[in-house]
Amino acid sequence: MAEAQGTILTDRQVEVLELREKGHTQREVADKLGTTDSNVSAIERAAESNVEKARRTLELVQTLRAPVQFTVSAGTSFDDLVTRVYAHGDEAGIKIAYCRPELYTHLYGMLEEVTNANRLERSTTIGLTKDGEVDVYADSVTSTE
Amino acid sequence: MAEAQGTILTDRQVEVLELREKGHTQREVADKLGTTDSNVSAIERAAESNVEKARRTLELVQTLRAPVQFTVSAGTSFDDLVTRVYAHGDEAGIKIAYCRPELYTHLYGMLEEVTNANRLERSTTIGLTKDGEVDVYADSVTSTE
DNA sequence: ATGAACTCAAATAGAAGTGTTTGAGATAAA
DNA sequence: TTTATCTCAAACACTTCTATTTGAGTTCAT
Repeated sequence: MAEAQGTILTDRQVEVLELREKGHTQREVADKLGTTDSNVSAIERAAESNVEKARRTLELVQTLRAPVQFTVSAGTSFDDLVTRVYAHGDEAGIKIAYCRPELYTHLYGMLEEVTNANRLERSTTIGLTKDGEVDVYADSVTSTE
Repeated sequence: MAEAQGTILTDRQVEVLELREKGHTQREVADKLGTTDSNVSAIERAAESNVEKARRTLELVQTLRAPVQFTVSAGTSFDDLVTRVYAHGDEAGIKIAYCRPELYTHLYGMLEEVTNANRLERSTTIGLTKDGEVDVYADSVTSTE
């Protein structure tokens, strides 16, 4: 079995996820583990909740570690976006960890879905960390919540 | 304050991380929160431990969800199947946990029912985990005529 | 050597999470 | 209809985690 130690999942939860991942039904897993399908359902739900919590935790920490945040409005071109990243970095004494073409690629990778003809279709929030990392915040990309 | 809800960090932990990120010493944070520096140290340690756990949790889940999957069509010979497992493993930087004859046996054990004259009677989906395990996905075996 | 910043371990009360049972219900296919 | 699959909620005993205190260390620059 995969190792649950060092994670927020319990052994039981990993056991269930593994078997479910292989395509077994909850009932089959329940039989294998000597319990009921509704119990397996509950364990699976707890596991998924834990995974979601882990995701949000890393998201939050990244935000906390981004001392500089700014938002660019819809319609901004990628060139302008890249320029503004450097400008905000300079202003805060942060050396951006990417040279210009790298940054262009990095941002495009994260913003592809909201980009059209080299312009942003949505206003977008950018975060800079002390060590020069550049993040796009999820709610800018996802919205719809 | 940033929102700790939905994460595995407590409000207290986020409070401490935020103030520390702004550059305050543990003593300063302690004064602000009305407690001791050693308590702040402990809270900070707990928070870091939680972040690490979150990181490992997502890592584990990614492993569970088999990072490499591919499908071979009906009529493929076992020899070709085995070759492709190694090829996909190489491509993804995964060292398959079986030497060739072992893998042959392993796959045959799982695919015996859909095999005839050393050829697959059905198209079959294979999953590779990071640690080199080779899985056959249930829906390939069970369903889809 | 003094002080500042930080770490570490043991102990404790209270809070939060765990797997489980039980029983009910939703949904869709046979 | 029945059956299979899965979900949901309340309750439970049990375990783990949390913040906190106390007291003792470490490291390091002055």
